[in-house]
Amino acid sequence: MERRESIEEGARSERREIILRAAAKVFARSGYFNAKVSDVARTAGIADGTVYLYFRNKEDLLTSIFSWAMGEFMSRAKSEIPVIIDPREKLRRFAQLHFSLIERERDVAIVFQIELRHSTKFMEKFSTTYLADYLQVLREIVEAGQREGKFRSQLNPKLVAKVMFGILDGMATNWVLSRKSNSLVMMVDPMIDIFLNGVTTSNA
Amino acid sequence: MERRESIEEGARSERREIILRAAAKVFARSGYFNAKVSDVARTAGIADGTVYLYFRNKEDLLTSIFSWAMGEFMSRAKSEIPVIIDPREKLRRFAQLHFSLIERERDVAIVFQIELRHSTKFMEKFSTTYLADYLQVLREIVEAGQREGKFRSQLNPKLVAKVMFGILDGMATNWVLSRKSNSLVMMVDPMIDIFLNGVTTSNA
Amino acid sequence: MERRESIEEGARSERREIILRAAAKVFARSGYFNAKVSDVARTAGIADGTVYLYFRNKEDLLTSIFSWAMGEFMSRAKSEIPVIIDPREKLRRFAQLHFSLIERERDVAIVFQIELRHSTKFMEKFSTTYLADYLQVLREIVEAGQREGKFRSQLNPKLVAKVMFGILDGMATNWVLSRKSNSLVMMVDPMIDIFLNGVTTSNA
Amino acid sequence: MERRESIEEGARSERREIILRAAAKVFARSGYFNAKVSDVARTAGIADGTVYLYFRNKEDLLTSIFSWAMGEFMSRAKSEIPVIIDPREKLRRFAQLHFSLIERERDVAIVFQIELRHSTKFMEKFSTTYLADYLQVLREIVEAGQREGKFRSQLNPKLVAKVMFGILDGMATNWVLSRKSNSLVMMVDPMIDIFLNGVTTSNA
DNA sequence: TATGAATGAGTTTTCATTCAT
DNA sequence: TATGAATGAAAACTCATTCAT
Repeated sequence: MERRESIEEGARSERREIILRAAAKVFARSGYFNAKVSDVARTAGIADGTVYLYFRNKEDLLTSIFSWAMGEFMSRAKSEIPVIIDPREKLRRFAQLHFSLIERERDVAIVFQIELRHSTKFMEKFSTTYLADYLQVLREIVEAGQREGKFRSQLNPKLVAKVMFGILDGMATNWVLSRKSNSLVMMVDPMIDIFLNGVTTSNA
Repeated sequence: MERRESIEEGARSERREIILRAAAKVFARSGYFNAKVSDVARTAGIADGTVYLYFRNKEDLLTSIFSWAMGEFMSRAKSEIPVIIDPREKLRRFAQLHFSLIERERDVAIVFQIELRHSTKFMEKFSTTYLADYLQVLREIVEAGQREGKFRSQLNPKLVAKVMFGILDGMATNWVLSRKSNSLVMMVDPMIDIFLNGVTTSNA
Repeated sequence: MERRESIEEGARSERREIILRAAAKVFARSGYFNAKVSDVARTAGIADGTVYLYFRNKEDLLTSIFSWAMGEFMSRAKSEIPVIIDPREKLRRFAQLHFSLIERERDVAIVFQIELRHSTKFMEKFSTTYLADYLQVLREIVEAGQREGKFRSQLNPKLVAKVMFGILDGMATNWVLSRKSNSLVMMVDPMIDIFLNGVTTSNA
Repeated sequence: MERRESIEEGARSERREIILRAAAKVFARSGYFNAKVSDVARTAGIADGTVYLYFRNKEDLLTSIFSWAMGEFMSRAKSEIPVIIDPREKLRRFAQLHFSLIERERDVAIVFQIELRHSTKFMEKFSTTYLADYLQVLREIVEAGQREGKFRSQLNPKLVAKVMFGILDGMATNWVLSRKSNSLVMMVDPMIDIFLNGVTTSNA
């Protein structure tokens, strides 16, 4: 009985993900407000009503896409970053994880970078929960770097984290909006170079 | 006759701006898609139909807010930046102008940072027109700095411009979303410090 | 004073007719319900509000076009028909007058044949007033013909009048709707031939 | 499975017809442009939105009423007329079919005779498709009659067909507009008498 | 669980008409 | 008389959501 339930759970979870991917695709193409739930259903190959067996309503689809992607990213970050010792390499790896997720899941990325920003309500919630978590990881990297004497101690770690997020998020948005698919991951090294060393010449 | 016309033109332009500010306020509060045109009209103190004497439709309101703000910013940037000689100070001034506009026109800023991003169509147009113009200004600053030996010559100026925009735009978005109104302009100096000098210690 | 008034009356009446012709043109092109009063005003070369100095409202424009054209036709019919002696020629002349008016004023004819039919209310009023008048003229021709032994006495004159109107009106509608401008007046003679002599061969 | 589908198809088609009849009733009473879709829905006993599951839009309702009635008439005409031998009786039967349909479906007839005429666009399409079909049937009757020596050979069959249509259509319009319900079918014989024999006495 | 027909609330937009100038 | 900016009522249509099967 337990096994059977777990199988059913697996099937349920699988169909949930199918719907979620369909929603990401549809939202990415048409924009959240112009997208129709029936488009999502058709794309997922199910009936309209079935969507509501897995999600509360249309908005739940949107936020679930977000939680799903954010969860994926944060769990990878939290397992991979601590293994690395050099804080400069931690930053580089963090950026690589961020960009490679964006690049791999373009539909999700469009929703993430564009559609999710529509709602002040959502963004306010986001910035106090998920984003706080994201910034915390960065902040700890910076603080560790400062303790080790690798990063300038007079810098505000919180601010550095925000700047880093701003850069990554901004570049992701630009990549999503430009049709030419220059690899995003390839831009990590030059970007990290600026972030680590600044734009000025000698620093003497 | 000429004078009379100019007065009428002035009145027309004035009312247009009243409607635009009302739209910014309403869109900022409710989000573009949830906002009703009649809310905009009521906020502007006019009848619903009057909105359509000044704007083609609801979307025209949205994009007009954008053109208006962007025009204001770019004209200030293009008149003030060339006066400054040191490229590092040019960058600082650019950031100050960006942030002070955001701070002064919070409603417009919310529309700008959040609502306008909803439409892939719009964003694609934006990134090939206005944004290109914006990035061009930054790029020229960087190139000038490189010619003068102030900025590292091996950096890709286009990339540096994108990174700078990413930082400014990202910080603006964060400020807009956080209700606590820490001054945004006050963050210019520490941010520019990182951008100019990097986060690493000696750079030796 | 009297003369001056009469001149002003003339100017007033003239402008009324300009507006009426503009309305006929616009209604003919777009259909009454899709036509805008401001289109009529622009076509007449006046301001929107001015229309309302000459006509009660939009519907008044429509019915005035009708009265104008119908009045023109009926006055010609009533002055020309009595002069003719042979009732068969009276019928022919009647048809010629009807068709030549249609042909000369195509815009008015379109309104007359198509747009005016939209309103049951109007058509009911029409069929008990103007149409009754029109049918009366025909009926008197038929009755005269019967008295003179030219038309079969067993025919119901009222019915004959209706049939005649049906033919004229139907052919007018068809002409208006077919773009090829075969002359409508040219069809009078063959049509009258059928009406007078029937379609069957010998009548023996 | 096949049976079940056919039942569902039947239900669908049945509901379509209910809506169509409701639309005819409402359009007949208020006129197409003044009629509200919600009136049609209420008359049909369904929700407003349901109308749009069966018809593209309001205009689709109008033209569908037409196709429905015209199809009904033409199929009866094409099956019944060929059976009759005497061309004079063919004409009489054709007129009877036309008038009895009008009389039986008064709402549809009003839409047909009045409302459908509003749109030049529609009427132009009508006169080149359905009407052409209708006239063709009449024309063939006349040509057959001429070959058999029953109808005068010098008459233009196309013109005779148009005249016949003009009479039938005109009388139908008049009947629809006059509230007194003198039977329309009863007028067939005297009308056909005129059409066959003309109004003049001897034809000698 | 899955379906999809039915619902009906909700909003943009148009345009006839008014009225201060 | 003439103007034309402003009004605001009114309706077609969409689509998220429900629920009987």
